[in-house]
Amino acid sequence: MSALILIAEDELAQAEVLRYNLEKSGYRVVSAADGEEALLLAEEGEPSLIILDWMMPKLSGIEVCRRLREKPVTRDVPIILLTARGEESDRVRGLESGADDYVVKPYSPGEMVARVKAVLRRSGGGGMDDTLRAGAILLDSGAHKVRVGESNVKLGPTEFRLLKVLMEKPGRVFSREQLLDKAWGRDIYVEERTVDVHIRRLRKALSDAGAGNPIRTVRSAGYALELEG
Amino acid sequence: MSALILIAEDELAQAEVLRYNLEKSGYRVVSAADGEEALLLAEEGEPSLIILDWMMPKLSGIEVCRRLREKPVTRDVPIILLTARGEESDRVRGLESGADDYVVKPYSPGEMVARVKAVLRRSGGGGMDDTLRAGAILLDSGAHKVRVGESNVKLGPTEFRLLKVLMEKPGRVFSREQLLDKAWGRDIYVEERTVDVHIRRLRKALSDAGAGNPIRTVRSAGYALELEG
DNA sequence: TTTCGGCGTCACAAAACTGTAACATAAGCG
DNA sequence: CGCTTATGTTACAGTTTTGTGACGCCGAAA
Repeated sequence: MSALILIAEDELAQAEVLRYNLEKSGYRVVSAADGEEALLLAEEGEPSLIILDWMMPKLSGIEVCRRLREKPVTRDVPIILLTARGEESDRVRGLESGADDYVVKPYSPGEMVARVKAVLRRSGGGGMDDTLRAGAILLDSGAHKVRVGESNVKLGPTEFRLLKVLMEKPGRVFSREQLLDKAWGRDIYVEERTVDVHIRRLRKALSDAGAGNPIRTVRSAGYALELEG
Repeated sequence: MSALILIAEDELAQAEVLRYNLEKSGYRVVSAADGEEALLLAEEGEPSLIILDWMMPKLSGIEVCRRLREKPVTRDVPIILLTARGEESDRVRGLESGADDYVVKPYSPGEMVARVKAVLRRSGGGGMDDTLRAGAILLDSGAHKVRVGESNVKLGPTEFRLLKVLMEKPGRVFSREQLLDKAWGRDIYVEERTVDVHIRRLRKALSDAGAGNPIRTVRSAGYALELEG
């Protein structure tokens, strides 16, 4: 969904403030309390960005930074170094050890979020991933593609939107009116029965692709995507 | 050979100090004395990085920054904003206007060189080897060349930018509007259908060169480069 | 100045998609 | 069961969207 950000900061209060502000801006956050944990989480979680405190137990931020740059897996992950010192020699040392940016405490949340955005934008989008899943069905909004297992499903625009609506709340029953509203548009006039026809086309396409019939009819109520598995 | 850096700074003394230090570090430097000249040189010289003073005659640094971000040619060039102000609101404004980094005067030459290095490194090695690949297609931004297997593909400037946009996010569907925005420019007016024609020309060129037809049409949505496997 | 390559627009052709009606089935319900 | 209502299916004709070739314009190069 959104970019994952690793915070490595030993002062819990600081870490929580950061987490709060970043999550408010729509990022996912994991945090580490010392250098070793940071290295571990960086390799396992594959974050889109790492915020590193300079002073940390076990491994200093700058040392973590250096090691992250050594491993191929983490080499390209942007790093923001975070420190209480303001000495220029430190700033230079930080940037030369491979950090992408350098923020001096105290900083405001607004500035940090702006820096995060700027760095992420540079590194290429920050991991947008708008793909929905329900059972064996994968719907990729960005690519406008639907897959069932290995095979692609060929859908018209309306069927695509319809399936997307259903997949956003799997299991929930949508009335024809609701479906028209969400998949066609608010102030457009079409017969309610038209929904039936598109449901039929959608069912056929999914069935042809190997998914069974994941769309349940609820008599006198509407349709729902069966949430299986 | 080495990266070209554009310095936009109206105070000549400052500009010369910068130039001296950057050239000592092996970069090539051109400088502009005001905002308009900066825009001009940025478009013509295609620098690898731009250092922009906030306060400049004719066009402010932040305005130049905004305009640079509008044109496809200069959109991806990293920008370091340079200013005497230290207010946080300014820093945020600078970063959000599309700058990649923000340096407050007075700064030391050492710090500036470190920042330049950091920004260049994350923008992909100073514009040396930013070559995109998708399937059998190779696009070399630096050389403005596209290859398919062994044969070169002959493309007009517009088709080149179009392909580049598509290759930056393979598989993703771009609407005609987005394509116009990214390959033509933000505030330019052309018919949306013009995109179709250029897609056609691009398809023909790629096809002639031996790539099949890697561009997928997504009805009522746009086009996408097929990420083949 | 002429030439030439590239670009944007148009008009028409070709596909793809859509909504609706009509008929066929299936599900409640006394 | 027979009747009523809701849903499944199919065919089709109209619309919308996209493909394509041609044309004129314009600026750069010759």
